[in-house]
Amino acid sequence: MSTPSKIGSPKKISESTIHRLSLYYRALSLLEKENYDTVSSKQLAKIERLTPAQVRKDLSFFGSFGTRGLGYPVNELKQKIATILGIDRQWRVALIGIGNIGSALVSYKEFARQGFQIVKLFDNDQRKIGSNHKGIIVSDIKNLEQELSEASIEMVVLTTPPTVAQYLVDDIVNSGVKAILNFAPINLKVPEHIYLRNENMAMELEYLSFALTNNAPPRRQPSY
Amino acid sequence: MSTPSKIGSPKKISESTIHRLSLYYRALSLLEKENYDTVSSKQLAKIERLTPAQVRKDLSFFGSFGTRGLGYPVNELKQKIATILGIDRQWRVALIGIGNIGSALVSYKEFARQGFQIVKLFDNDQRKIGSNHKGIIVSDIKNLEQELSEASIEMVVLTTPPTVAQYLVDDIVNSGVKAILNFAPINLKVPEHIYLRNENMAMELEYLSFALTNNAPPRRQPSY
DNA sequence: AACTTTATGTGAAATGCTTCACAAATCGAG
DNA sequence: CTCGATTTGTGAAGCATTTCACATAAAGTT
Repeated sequence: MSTPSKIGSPKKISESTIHRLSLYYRALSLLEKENYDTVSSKQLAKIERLTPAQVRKDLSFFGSFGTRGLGYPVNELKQKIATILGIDRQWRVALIGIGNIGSALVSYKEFARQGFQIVKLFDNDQRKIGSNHKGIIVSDIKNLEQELSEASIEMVVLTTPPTVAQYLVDDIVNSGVKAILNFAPINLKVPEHIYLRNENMAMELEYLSFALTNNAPPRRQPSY
Repeated sequence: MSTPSKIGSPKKISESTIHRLSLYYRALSLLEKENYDTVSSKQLAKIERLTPAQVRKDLSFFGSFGTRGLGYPVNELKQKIATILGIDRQWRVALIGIGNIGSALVSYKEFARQGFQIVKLFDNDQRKIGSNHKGIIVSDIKNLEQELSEASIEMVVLTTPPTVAQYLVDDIVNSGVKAILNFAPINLKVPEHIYLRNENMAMELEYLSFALTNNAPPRRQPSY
């Protein structure tokens, strides 16, 4: 009915809803490749193991994208979600810490696919500085602030050891970067206006360990 | 007061509570290293950016571990949480798909540190089969079911391309593996009795993209 | 030993998120 | 053009999680 005039959502949208938008986007990409024109909330829900009501409610926060009796137009909805998530553009990303995880992420296809373009690499190890990863030369972390700022980096992925991570925050923040994805298992202290998300790959294994150990209730949908 | 007789918890514990246990465990490890004897819910909350009430409520699901007026005993609480999470033991883990992410995870220290021991590697690429990663020889995926079962693997980490992942599920399940951590961006279909968790590293970047694009409300604590 | 301070453990209130259920809208068939 | 089938969009109900607030208890102090 009444479309919120701006897609940039005045109401508070839950974190789970945003995560599910990622899932819808993924599902729609799949459907698009299989030449579907429309999709119902029921189908979409099935693909991502959610409920139809959940799908409709999530989408309704951002507008009325469907047609009653028919469903949602695959192409158009995919594009709309891309706009909402802000992945209808390229983001300039720097990766700091070229260890195991770091080097893996340089070649991680899902990043590139959603518009996250890794354009700078940093490390503090002389043996790594100057080396070439997928066409990008590793810079010395000494010049972090200046190089981030000169390269107009908008987001940073932190894959350093936990002891190092906190020291880098000031330089990162001063460079003008507004968002940090932190892989170090530590709770970084950052200023209020910086967006920070943490990724801890051991945590999901720990959840599985808990489930196996305690015979947790059979199944539930993923957390989002 | 009344300690639930079994730590394996009869009540339903939320997913978020489990994730936060991982955080408490991490914080306690830190405090232990710094020779703290006791810690209050307030301190613990501060370290992981949660609220004291949250900490106390979470812990109270599993028993009464603290002393009024004093706080919680660091060592003992750490050990208790390890038992609850089932990480007070070694888990035998296999990793399938020796690409970028896969090879990085072989050396990922956080896994080893929490008792997740990667003891088998698999791939379908002849160039990788037989090669040595951190002392483990990569096996052919052809013999997946048998080798998983012979090695008494309890958990599997899936880092194959999405197109391959679903095909492997039958072999994995038939081998007796009960838990899967899936990195492929696809919703795997697995039998009811199998525990499945998904890890999608692009999703948190997408969240940051959303936040930057929509000037999402300044900050909130991590989802768990 | 009494008093003050600190901090847990937990019902109850408040808040937040998901599911329900149905009116409204569109489609397709006849 | 009407009717039956389908499916959205959304208030309201139902659940779940978080926060509040306080009784209770231990520790330290004088």
